[in-house]
Amino acid sequence: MKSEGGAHRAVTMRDVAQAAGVSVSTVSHVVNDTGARIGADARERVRRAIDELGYRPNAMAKNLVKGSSRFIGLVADAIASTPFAGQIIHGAQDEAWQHGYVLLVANTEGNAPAEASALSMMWEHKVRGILYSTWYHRAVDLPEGLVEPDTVLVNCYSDRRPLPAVVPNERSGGRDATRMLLEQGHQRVAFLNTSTPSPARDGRHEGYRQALRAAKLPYDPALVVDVQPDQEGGYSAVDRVVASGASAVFCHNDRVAMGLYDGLRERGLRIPDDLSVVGFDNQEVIAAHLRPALSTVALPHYELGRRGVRVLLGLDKPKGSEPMAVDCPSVPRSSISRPSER
Amino acid sequence: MKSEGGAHRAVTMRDVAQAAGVSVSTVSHVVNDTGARIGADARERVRRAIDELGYRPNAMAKNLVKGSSRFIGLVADAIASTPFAGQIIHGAQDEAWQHGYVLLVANTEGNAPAEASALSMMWEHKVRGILYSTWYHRAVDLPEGLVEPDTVLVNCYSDRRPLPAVVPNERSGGRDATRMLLEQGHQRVAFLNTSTPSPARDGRHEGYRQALRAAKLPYDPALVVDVQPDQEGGYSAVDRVVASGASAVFCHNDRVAMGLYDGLRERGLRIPDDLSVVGFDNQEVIAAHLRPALSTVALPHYELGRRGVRVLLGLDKPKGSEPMAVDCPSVPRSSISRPSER
DNA sequence: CTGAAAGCGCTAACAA
DNA sequence: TTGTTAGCGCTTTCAG
Repeated sequence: MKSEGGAHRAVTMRDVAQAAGVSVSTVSHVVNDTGARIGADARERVRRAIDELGYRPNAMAKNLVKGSSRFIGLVADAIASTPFAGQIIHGAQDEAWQHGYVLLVANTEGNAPAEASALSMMWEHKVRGILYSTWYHRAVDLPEGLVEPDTVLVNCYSDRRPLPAVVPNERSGGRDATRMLLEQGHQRVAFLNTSTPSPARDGRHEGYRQALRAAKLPYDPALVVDVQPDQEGGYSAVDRVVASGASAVFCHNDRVAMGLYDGLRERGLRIPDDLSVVGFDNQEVIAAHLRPALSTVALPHYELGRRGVRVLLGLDKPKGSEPMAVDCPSVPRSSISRPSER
Repeated sequence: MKSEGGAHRAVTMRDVAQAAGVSVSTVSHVVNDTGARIGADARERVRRAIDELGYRPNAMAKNLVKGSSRFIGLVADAIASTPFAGQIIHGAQDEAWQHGYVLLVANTEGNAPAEASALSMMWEHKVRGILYSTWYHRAVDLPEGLVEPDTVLVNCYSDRRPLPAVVPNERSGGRDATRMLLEQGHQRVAFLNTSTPSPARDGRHEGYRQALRAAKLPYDPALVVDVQPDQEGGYSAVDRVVASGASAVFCHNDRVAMGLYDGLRERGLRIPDDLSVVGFDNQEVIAAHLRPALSTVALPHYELGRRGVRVLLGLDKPKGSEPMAVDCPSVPRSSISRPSER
């Protein structure tokens, strides 16, 4: 008995109430399993009517009356530009879901008007709050007037506005990457840093120095060289690396490492026997499948998304006004060995 | 004059009406720019009141009364598991946005209960329709009873239910990949197909044969070998490829090609001089940055997402009951040359 | 041109 | 234990 003619009017609570011979409030109570004591018989009739009619609650009506929705907005400057940006969504989605929230996603491709309209449309939907995220760690400036209290920055931060933020801990990442090398006994560790100014550049560099200091090793500027942060950059730095006399290299990212692999191979140098290498980012497609598999340090995108909703929901609090820094886990694989005797 | 005490009650249309000295319906008219002729003065007063008070329409109330929302649901089995899955979201998002819709995203990680609850929660939010997408092209079976009319499958299809679907055209992709090789004059083209049964396996294989046939070349079973669809698979197939006497290889995907690169290099064989190679997928991180850069055929994820919402919105129609097949564009790079004289 | 009023589907007192 | 009722914020006839 599910026909009823063509008009596709949705089944409402009233219909259910009618069919079950009770009032809407009774239906509401059994649907929401509120404390109210409803007679077993009535409850049963309602249940039956519900799936007889295929009733489905109207979330919008519910939200309207409760004054709040179960939405969390996620606006990103580039969902797709980078393979792992998706992990931010993923992490945010999982955590949100766990607390009964759904993610409303908007991709603005860095376009200001699109961004403004995305933000405002999210607020119009009475989202619980907004996660504003970027695909690489950087400073951002949000459009004035579109920032309500519940905004948290993910993978970015604002110098001008005291917005809660969660970012990767570049420093400890750089430190751990370097440490992986040092622990194997390397004394001269080169650092192929990016030439592009960024929190990643500074943080990883600082981490590198920290690790050296902790190991009581001198910081030799000749060992750190700036390159374009991609395969090309790594490839073109081979000569300098070899010339530096380093026995190990910390690359600003996995792509640089990939380029370095190619260059080294062309010179007949073997990894890790002749040179140990560690990357950064843990870009799966690259790191896990290079030969030998690349040891690296992972950018915690999933965790970034997760923590983002946690601070949004007030479950976690960044201490002070500093961004919350999420650790970058080391991912040891096969590109590191003890320095060769010489 | 924006204070008003701590109580954070949102500004409603009534507040605006009051402040402007008009009725709510008047406000509604100016806000929505409906046809109604409203006096310039009144209109002006309303405008002013609106930004004086910082009024923002409540989308939920609006949707409630209109009976429909501007949401499109996207439920995916794995937003993140693969680097390019994100492109589906991206394409869907762009197209949806263009038509005034927002994307509601849920990731189910293939978990059935999660999936069911995602679907039902989307319908509860009165989404305009749902895009159900998978990260790799395959057949799916949706939970009974959770499929309303407006569901379209993206990157997957159902054998049991006649749901509109949009999938990549594996066949034409395989054909084009092979053709890139044939056009350079290769006569013996090996095919490293995946050993895993899938539409990709069958479709690309068929495309390979079609291309051969079109070029009046014989199909030699000795030239097609099944491998594990990743680096390992490509690496381990080198001997067989070399033994087959092929001058070119079509790899089931870019990762296989990447493994092949490694193996070939170890044997001192050069690409493309000794062997031309073409991949499939156009996985940026790999294809564009291998040395030499890998010629391949792109999986049209972005387009898949885009078309998905287009058919959902009735802008495009799959013809017949077959899934709509989206072409895979060729991406020529540097891994192909004419066969060496011999 | 503008306003009054009737809901949209649901929740939450408050009665009964 | 169950029903009545008053809205949530907005749109939309229909009168004035």
